[in-house]
Amino acid sequence: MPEQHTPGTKQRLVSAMTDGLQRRGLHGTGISDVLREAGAPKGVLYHHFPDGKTGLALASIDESIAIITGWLDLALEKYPDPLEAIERWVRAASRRLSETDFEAGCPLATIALETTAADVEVRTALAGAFAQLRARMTEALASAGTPHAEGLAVLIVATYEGGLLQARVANSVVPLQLATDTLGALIRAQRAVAA
Amino acid sequence: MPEQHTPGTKQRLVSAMTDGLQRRGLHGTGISDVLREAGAPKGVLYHHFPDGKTGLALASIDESIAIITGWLDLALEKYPDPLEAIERWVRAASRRLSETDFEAGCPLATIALETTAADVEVRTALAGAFAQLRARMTEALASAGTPHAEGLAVLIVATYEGGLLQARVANSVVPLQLATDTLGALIRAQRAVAA
DNA sequence: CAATCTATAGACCGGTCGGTCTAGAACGCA
DNA sequence: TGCGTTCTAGACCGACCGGTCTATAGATTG
Repeated sequence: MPEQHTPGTKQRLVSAMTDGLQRRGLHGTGISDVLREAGAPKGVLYHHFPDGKTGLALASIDESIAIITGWLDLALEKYPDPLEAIERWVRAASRRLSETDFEAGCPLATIALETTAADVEVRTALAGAFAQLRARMTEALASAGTPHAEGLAVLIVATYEGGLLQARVANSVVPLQLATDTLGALIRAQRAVAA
Repeated sequence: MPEQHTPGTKQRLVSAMTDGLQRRGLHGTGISDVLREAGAPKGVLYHHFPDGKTGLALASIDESIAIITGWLDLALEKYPDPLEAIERWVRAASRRLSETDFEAGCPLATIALETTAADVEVRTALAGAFAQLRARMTEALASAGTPHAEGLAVLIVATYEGGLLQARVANSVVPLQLATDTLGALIRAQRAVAA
């Protein structure tokens, strides 16, 4: 059975790459940066990831989407109202951003904007990631009886990413918070009417 | 009077840089790429932009924000309902994205995610750009009597950027369209209640 | 205790990066 | 016509990029 029990180094490489993706993006993050942060020599990278930087980036994307949806699932379990759960989930991201001096946004967003359709593998992974995130939200909203669940899911993800972006350049969580609060109010208002 | 009548080369450099920013981002766009696309030799760049790549990027950001707000202003003049004007403006961006094989999104978004707080000049320019865009929308919405105009402006810009991002990786305008339509419906519903 | 496989280690390579420098063409104005 | 300025042109540079290669340490198993 090839590769199974890898405790340290490989994971450290992935984490360092994710950190780089969040802060400077794929092209802005050099292999040597990652290696230095992970405290590992060159050879290790190409041992664990024969496809080099791309392979590492793909692993980082996979891990990121698992973590992000994991957090969302956790919130959805904890709060019966999916809208409240999602709001808590966004608020946690907002906290993470401000705690890192407005550097650590969404690792998927940056790489999404840096790649072209020619980067097939990366694009496919990202498309799957966002689709999965939206599907999870749609399901939660729909099962709570919210109408237009699919539209709301896309809108919420957009608000999340677009809000993070604005918060980042403004060096303030206010834009993200304001966008989320406004959207929440709109959805609740409509819910009240429908009831 | 220093530099006034520059018809060709300088503008071509800026346009080529903007194109690169949209497709591959700041770090993903090499100086030589820009030069090749603009059909200009090295020396020209450093003659017009002594600060090199950064100077060119700043000029590109300035031009981009002028174009983007220009289009918005045009739509706001044409359509009396600011909400409709903004929707048309988003739809135009959506068209541009699909016409370029889902490569040409917002040139400001990518660079926003690639830079850190340490890139003071770029960040300041971007912060100003987004603030200006929001201000213009807030003003239009408020003067039409829409409540929570400021919150809506942040939300709309977030939907725009987040929708573009999702559309890009999905190779389809559907996410952007769906997000915009859903948001439009929510705002109109609230408007109907308030009336 | 060899043999083997996995993982660590870093010297090394060609290519490209952003940036500098010198030379000359084109144009303005006396 | 001569002179200065603006702009074009591209050779050139050191630094760094992602990636390859060989050597070896550590663990596993006969």
